Amino acid sequence: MAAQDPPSSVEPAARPGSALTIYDVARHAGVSIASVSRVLNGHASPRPETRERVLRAVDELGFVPDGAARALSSRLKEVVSVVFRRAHEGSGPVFEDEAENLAFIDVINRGVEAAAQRRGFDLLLSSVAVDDATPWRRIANLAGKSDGVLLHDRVLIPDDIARLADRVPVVTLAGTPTPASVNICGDNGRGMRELAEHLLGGHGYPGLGYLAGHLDSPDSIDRAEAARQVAARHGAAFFEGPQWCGEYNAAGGAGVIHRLLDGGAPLPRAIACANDQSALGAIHALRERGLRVPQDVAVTGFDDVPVARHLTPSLTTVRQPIRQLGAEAFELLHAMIAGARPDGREVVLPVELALRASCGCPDSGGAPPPAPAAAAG
Amino acid sequence: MAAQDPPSSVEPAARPGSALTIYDVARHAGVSIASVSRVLNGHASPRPETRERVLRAVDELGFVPDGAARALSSRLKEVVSVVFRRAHEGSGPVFEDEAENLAFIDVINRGVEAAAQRRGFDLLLSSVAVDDATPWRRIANLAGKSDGVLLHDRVLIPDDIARLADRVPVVTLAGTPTPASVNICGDNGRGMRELAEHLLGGHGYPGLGYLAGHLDSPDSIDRAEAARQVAARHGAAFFEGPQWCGEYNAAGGAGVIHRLLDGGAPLPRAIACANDQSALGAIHALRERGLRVPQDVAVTGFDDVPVARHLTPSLTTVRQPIRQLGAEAFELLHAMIAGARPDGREVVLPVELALRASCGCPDSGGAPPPAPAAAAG
DNA sequence: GAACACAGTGCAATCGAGTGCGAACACAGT
DNA sequence: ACTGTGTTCGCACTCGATTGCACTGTGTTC
Repeated sequence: MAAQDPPSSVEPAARPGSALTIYDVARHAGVSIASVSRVLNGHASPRPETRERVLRAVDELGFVPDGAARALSSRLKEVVSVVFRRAHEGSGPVFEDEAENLAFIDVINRGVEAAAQRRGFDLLLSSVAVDDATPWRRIANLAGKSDGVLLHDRVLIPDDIARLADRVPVVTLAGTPTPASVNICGDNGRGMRELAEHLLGGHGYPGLGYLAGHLDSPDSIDRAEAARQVAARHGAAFFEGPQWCGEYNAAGGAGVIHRLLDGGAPLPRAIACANDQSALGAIHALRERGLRVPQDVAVTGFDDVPVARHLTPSLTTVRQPIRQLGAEAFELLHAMIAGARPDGREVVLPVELALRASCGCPDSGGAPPPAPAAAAG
Repeated sequence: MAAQDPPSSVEPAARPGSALTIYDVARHAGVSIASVSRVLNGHASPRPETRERVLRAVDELGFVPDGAARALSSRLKEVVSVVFRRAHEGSGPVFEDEAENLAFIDVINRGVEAAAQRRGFDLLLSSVAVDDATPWRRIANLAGKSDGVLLHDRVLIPDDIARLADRVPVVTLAGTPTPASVNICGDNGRGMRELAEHLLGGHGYPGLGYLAGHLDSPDSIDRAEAARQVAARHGAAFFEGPQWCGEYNAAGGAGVIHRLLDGGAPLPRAIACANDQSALGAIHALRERGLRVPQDVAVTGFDDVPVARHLTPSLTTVRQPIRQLGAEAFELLHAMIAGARPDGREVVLPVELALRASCGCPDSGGAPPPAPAAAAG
């Protein structure tokens, strides 16, 4: 393990304002620092008049208590960290291709943030580069800055998760449960079973392809397994494999379609994608190659990110309670921070089908799409 | 100003592991805490053998230094906070409609995060509810937990920004420059001028509508102004106003179209939307009402979020260097934290047109879209 | 009027890591 | 053996806020 810390070394900054401490406030209000502290923390004891004086002093001086000192003293930072794995960052200042499973992770994070805020906690956000094999040091550093850690999928190997969980409460999001940490995820098996059932049983398509996410993603593995089973039960052809790996993003989804078509392979009548982003890319690529969705190939997503319903065609997908997933993860972590031992190893949230146009269903809500146009001004 | 802090009150948690301090490491390694500290911070002085012993002790014990103590002592937290305004949160545990300008803010944040990481900093993320008129206390609290603050648009009124900037370095993102803080944004005027020029001059459309974001958003105001000028120069009809407010999200963009059509008003031949999300919603709504894009109405976005190129039709938009915007904002803030006085009040990043299918241009890259379909397997 | 209860307040210790200064030590040169 | 030079290491103080305990002053009771 390298000993050097990140290349940070800034001077404290000769900013006069930030030199303000609770002592200044106390002097300005003519009370002791203890009283200031008690007023600021809403204790009952200071009487109204004292409280008034302190509050006025705080206001006049523009005092902001130092979080570090507070945390050190009260042994609570009111911060949880969230770590996710990001795609390759691009070299230099140009971030050309944003090949990223953006929406899903960010919506989860927003759910976490909202829940945290209700408890007075804040979110310390950090990412790990996709090619960083030893993120341990970074994450340990984060753990030191927070009261607990939320790990997205594929951030740490199970051994390291266990090591981390030994030092600080850990909850994993859509990952693998380990003996030391709790995992929280959507009901992948059920969601994909219902979706595949709809495609093969409902629409009666003869074949199904599974356009995977990362090959080692627990979510993707579970979904593939469910699709495979349903296909087998229906005696339908099932397409999967290494060349079906779309890496959870639009470019990857498009890449799979192009590779398959370039290889001259026949496409299945229906393709279930590992998430909405890759479905979007797949649809785009299919259209580029002159295939219509859903008339020639039906395509579905997974997650139901906010824009899914506004795509053309609107995307059939499995709705995961994404924000809730984040919120529940935080609540779990918060309970652990407060000293609770978690009940089980895994929390599974229910999912539901969102049937829209891309699988061949009529578009919900609006008028039938292919009507001739009205006049435009 | 209310004195009560957020409703947090968890016990320190009787977790044996986290009781580890630098003293334990020192004892275990048979050295003083000073040596441990010096080894951990990569100072030159400890000789190899001592360094070795310390490192082994750290490893065996699984020691993770406490961030709060470190921050207190070194007067540097290595944390910057980022604050953005979120849409209404929905009541209870159901987050039904994710009506949110999600991608833009989150991509900026990722740019900030990547830049911060290179400097050994982390991101403290927090949001402010759209209906929260007095976020001052929350943000002051955040400021206390970090070395500097990055403010997204519409988080704080200018007076409060000034008050905050007096205590801690502040940079605003796509907001308004104030005497006390620096603002960083894309070149809205130029981007929209070029786009409008392309629509009115290039395509020769007779009229242009501007589907706005928030009415008080500086970005949206600048873009509207630019579009208005170009329309005037071309003698083209220009459509805008309160009923054209799409609030930067898909549902809002769709709402505008439905409202206009329901009101029986004629639509302009081209609609420039304040951002990609609202363009997406507008396109969806137009199709629902039987209008084709771009044949009946041309629609454009702004930002060029990652999925814009994969939409159907692919979205003509103005490419902002979104991640770079975040990265530059961080670098600016970092310099201020290190004590630098900023040069100017505003940093403007260049933008460029991304011409795709939704404005009537041929789709770049792929085959011409309306080719008849090939066979499917 | 003395004894007591109790709320309000302040003193000083504490949290965990960083660091200036001087002690201790090693080694070379005389 | 003694001094001079250079390096390594540790004591003790520091950062800013919280909080247990002791103290003061006021109100109550017999």
